[in-house]
Amino acid sequence: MTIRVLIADDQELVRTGFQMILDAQQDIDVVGTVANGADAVEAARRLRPDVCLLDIRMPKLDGIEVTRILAGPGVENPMRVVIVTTFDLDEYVYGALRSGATGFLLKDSGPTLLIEAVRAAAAGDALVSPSVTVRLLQHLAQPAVGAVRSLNDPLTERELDVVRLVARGRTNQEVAAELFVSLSTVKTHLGSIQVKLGARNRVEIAAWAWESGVVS
Amino acid sequence: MTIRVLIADDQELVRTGFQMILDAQQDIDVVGTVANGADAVEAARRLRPDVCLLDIRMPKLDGIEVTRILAGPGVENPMRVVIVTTFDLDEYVYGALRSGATGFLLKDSGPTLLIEAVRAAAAGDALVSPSVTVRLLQHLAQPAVGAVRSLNDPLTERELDVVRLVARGRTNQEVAAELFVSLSTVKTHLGSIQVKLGARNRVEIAAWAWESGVVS
DNA sequence: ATCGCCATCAGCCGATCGGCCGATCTCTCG
DNA sequence: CGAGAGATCGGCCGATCGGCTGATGGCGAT
Repeated sequence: MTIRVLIADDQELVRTGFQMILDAQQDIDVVGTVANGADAVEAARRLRPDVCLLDIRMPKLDGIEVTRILAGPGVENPMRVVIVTTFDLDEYVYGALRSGATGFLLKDSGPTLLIEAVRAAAAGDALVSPSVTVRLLQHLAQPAVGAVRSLNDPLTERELDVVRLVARGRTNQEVAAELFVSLSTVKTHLGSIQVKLGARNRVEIAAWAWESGVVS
Repeated sequence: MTIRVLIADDQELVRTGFQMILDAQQDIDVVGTVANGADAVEAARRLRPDVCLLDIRMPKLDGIEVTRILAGPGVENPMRVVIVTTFDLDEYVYGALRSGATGFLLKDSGPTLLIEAVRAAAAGDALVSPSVTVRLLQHLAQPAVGAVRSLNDPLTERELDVVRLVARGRTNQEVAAELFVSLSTVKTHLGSIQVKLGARNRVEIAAWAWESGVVS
């Protein structure tokens, strides 16, 4: 049972390179190559490959749009999509994975990982480039405790109480009421928090709280 | 520059198997093998390998404990740790990654991924078994697209631009500047956003954005 | 071509926030 | 005991935000 693969990339060199790498595997068969997003959608629907390799940067439709169309939420018979890109910007990663991609590869990953990513996708699994994974894990892995301690001037327990409420959208009045203190106290705490975090306003405090996992 | 690896596993067959696979690579050198967690800690400190391959199930100290000791938060000179296990239970994964592991492999992953995981770890990256990754991504993937559409009155593209900037702590002035519109326009958008989301202030907008994955 | 949606802009005003000064009380640590 | 840190409170004031009302132009659908 060979894995049928569609390659979509606007650079000819990349297309042929990938094709040579993949066709050299006995269990993988490249059934089509296209150079833009619109063709990718059409070819994917016609050829029904097991795995689609999509570049992010493509004319007409970018890889993320194509992913949404072929594998996004609400699509019946979603296809397996592996995103391949030169850029590892975070928004690409999240956008791709949220759109339904089951793989995310940087072009500098080497042929081995390309092959493994295709096999994983065909099996319904997902392989993500190690250099990207390490950042994904940081978001997921070491919440709260680490973030609070990593400040050169850590927040006190009471300040954390304030942070958590602010991050959920409470006004100073509401925070005061919920913590049974006066408005002044809340403002004092907020002042210290801003200094410690280097935040310019309460929304930056909230953003820090969400990013660091202090709230979730 | 060869990658120096320490293998810790209580099963002799696994140890020798891994050793054969890794030693066959020119760039990888197995510098030690141990059969329990306590020895792993000792050997890691003495040999200072570039990468430690740790089984989860080991006598004395399990792999996660060892990871915490060698690479956990607050450890200076943390080591690179790849967890290897037969079981892919979620608690193991989260426990391992939270403890500082930079890789998570199932024993059925095949030699290729083992080698790539070691190389990735040595480079400071992280490789996670595809079958595990796919579940990690499901935690990450769902929201966003869904969240925006699940509103009975969805946000427009422009409103999303505003949301994203607000969620990162920008003031209205700054949002206006970054989007090349006037302050009035930003305020108008914010008004509509608040109505649509049922938010009472900008921090609740930000909280929604973080929760739903519109920003991350 | 008229209607509705979207994006754009303006001004006004009260509420909230952010920055600044100050203060008292408690607790811990040396 | 004295020093320092943390939590508590008050007042003042300018900046920002939130709510309102209203207006213009583009663009697609009926």
